[in-house]
Amino acid sequence: MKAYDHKKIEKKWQNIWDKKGIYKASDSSKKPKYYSLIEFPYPSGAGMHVGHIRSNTAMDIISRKRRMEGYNVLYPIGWDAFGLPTENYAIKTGIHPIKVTKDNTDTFRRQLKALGFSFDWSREINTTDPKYYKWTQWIFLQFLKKGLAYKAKMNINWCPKDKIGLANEEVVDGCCERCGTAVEKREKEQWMLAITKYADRLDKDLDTVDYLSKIKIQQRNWIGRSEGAEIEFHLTPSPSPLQGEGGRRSGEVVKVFTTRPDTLYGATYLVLAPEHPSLVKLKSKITNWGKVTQYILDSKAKGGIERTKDEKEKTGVELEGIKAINPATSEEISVWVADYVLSNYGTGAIMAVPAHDERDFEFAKKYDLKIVPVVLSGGSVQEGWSLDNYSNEWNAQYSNFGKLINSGRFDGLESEIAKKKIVDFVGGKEKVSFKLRDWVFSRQRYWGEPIPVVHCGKCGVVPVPEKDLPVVLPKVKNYQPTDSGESPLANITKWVNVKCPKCKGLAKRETDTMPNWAGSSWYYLRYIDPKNKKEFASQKNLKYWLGSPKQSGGGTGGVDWYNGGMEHTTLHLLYSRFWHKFLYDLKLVPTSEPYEKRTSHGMILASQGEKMSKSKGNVVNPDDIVKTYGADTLRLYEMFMGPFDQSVSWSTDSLIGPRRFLEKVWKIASQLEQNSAHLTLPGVPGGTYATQNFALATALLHKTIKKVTDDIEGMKFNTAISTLMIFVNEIGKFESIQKEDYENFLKLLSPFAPHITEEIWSNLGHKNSIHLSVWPEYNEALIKDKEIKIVIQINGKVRAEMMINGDDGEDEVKGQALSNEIISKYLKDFEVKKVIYVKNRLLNIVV
RNA sequence: GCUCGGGUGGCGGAAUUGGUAUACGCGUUCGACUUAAAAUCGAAUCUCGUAAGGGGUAUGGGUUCGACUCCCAUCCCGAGCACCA
Repeated sequence: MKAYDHKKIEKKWQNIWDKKGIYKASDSSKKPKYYSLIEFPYPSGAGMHVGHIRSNTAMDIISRKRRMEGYNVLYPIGWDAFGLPTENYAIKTGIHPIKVTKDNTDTFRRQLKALGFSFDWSREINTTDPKYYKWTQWIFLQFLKKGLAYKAKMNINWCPKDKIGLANEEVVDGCCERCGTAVEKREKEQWMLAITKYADRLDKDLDTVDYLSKIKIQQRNWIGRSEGAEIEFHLTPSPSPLQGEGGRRSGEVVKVFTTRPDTLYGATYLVLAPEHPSLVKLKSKITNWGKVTQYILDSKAKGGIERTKDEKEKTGVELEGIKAINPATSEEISVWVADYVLSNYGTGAIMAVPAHDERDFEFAKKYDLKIVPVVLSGGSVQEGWSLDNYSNEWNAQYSNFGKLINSGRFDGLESEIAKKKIVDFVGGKEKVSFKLRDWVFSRQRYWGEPIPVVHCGKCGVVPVPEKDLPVVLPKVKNYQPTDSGESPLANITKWVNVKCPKCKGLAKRETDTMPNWAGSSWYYLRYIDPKNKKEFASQKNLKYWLGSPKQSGGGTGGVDWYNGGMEHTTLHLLYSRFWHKFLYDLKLVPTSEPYEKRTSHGMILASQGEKMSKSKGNVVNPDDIVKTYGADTLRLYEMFMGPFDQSVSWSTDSLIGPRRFLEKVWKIASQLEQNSAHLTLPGVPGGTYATQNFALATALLHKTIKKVTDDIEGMKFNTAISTLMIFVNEIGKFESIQKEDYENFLKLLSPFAPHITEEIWSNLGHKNSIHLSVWPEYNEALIKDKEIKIVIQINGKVRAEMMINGDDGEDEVKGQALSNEIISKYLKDFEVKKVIYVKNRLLNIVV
């Protein structure tokens, strides 16, 4: 018997698959299409992480199964290669990012091929290829044309170490996501993308897609849609000159956004954010302006980091000389500036209802402000007041929704109903607010797509004509961003100075580049038609691969199944949905959503449960594992190690289990080759015993088919593999199996371990690849057991087991149980009160 | 603080979704083969108990004939968000 030599087998088949192109997707096929997608990797210098293999293998299994089920499968691969690490490496070493990227992608490609993924390599893409980013720039120009790309002077998050502006989404705990340096505020002109224009649809359309619920929830929280109302509060100088209603007003109006207009009668003061524009306008009327400006300066200096610190006590200053009028009660209330109110959410001003908002409550407590409860969630008013006014219990009593009190004509109404009525009463406007902010799209960096516009003294911002795309990154000597905050491109005068496309006068190129999220926002579309020179992808191919909503049976259409990391939920996943919707509105893509189904994998941690990192020296190199155990073993192990969506710790010791399993599979197959129709393992000479066991093996096979088929769909790869292991263990006991049954077993194993199964398949005399064979179906009749073991319990405790026939009715089983020797012994001294029978499972006798 | 996960042998984990808790794998122990070792094969492996039997899925309570699973409270771990009005 030949030994199982993974090195030889894996190399051999990888070459044959490559040569025959069996994983190439066809753009014109009569088969139904299936588009499965993984997040294309960032080719880091460290080479592939074992975590990549987990996600890639999962989708490889799905893709291989779909092919065997008769689909025309697209499972593509490419490189998301723009970005900071490569640029930082270039700064350090002086090696050009193009060269670094080429070296890194070469490593990744070799590693991916060594694992036998069924990618269609003919569609490989690279975001740093001018032929690719031509279309990234083109899409940007469409945003510009529609007014969704705009330049704004704004306070941006500035990382003093990386010298780069960061999107809100890239700031973690007030620090730069990449280097951990505390982020500063800095005013800068930035290109922005108006993702907030799509906020409502990005939220609502989550209902139409099949995403894991935790992914939907995270996106929803990020978009942060809340329904409420905008209500105007008139300000008045105080004391008010008694000139009637109109005379009381100072003319200044503050708009407030609230999600709880029903609590308006409880609004006992008003708070403005330190950045609120009304403050400056009111300067002359505020009698303690010195104190107020000091407070504003202090809170601005603190920046976003300290202001959002958890433990921080709330602070604020009353605007003396100013009062506001509560439009519901017409009472004068005080006005404060406090940094617990944020300028960039809602209107930058709130009506404070201390009885029903914890933050307002805390603030009111500190500055001794009036607290008026206006909603009663349960119990009576007396009960509520009997609690300590200044305890949290008191607050909780009144925080919920319920019937209104102390609210004039609205007393007794349910808060939900009162909302609208009170808004109408004070002439407010129903409004929806979002947490989501526009996307800062500029980077003052070299290694990104140049933003394709020209600045002309006469014509202003002029887009580069589409025929002149791509605007190619010029060669520079120094990749370091300039201290002024400009991109290194600003130093290349030859490149910067151009003729204005409109007036032909002197003009300058934009030197900012795009963030690395740009290229990844649409890459799944390029796979569909990667070599197209006229469009980012042809309409014909887009229609075929994304399908129309109707075509895919009620779903949204789009990529059929996309797996990726949870960490990309609020950045990449949301951004690409935004781009896709924009392209949909331009009628350039056929579906309103890019991905029909999205799942996520858990992280692979080092053995101690910590993250794998170079600095900790606990990184596992896949090359070593492939060398000693083989790609099939590694694939199998990564799928077996734990539930797919949860994080798991790496254990090199445990790799031996899957390897032993494959050895057993190999051994059985080697014996099978000697006999054309069936296998008899040593020790049993055949005859009737063997024949009987053939039937046992067949029955087990069909159960295995069902379980493995179902488990793959549910991404329960770990239990699918354990089922396959059980099959092999049992076959060892039966000691005989028909060739056909073993072949079907191999098919079930083939998506997990494509090399060894292909080798055995070919040794068994098959000319065509196992990966192009037909996925086995199970026979319902064979799955049904003729004899079933059931458990007999007395008062819920297991006392005996017995065999019954599969078709036995309840009465038969009962009778059989009561006459059971052990049971009758137990029942001698007791009276049977009740008997519960769970079909084919157990019988519980209550005494 | 809020939201979402999770807590099961020495370890990774299973449990048909309310029906025999610990499948499968790792490790460990014993045995077979071997001059020996490795590999392989066989047996054992939650816990107390000689046994009959008892206890046991983070903790305390509840619902149920029956709870890892459902409900209430508490503790711990992980992820995300965070003064979002």
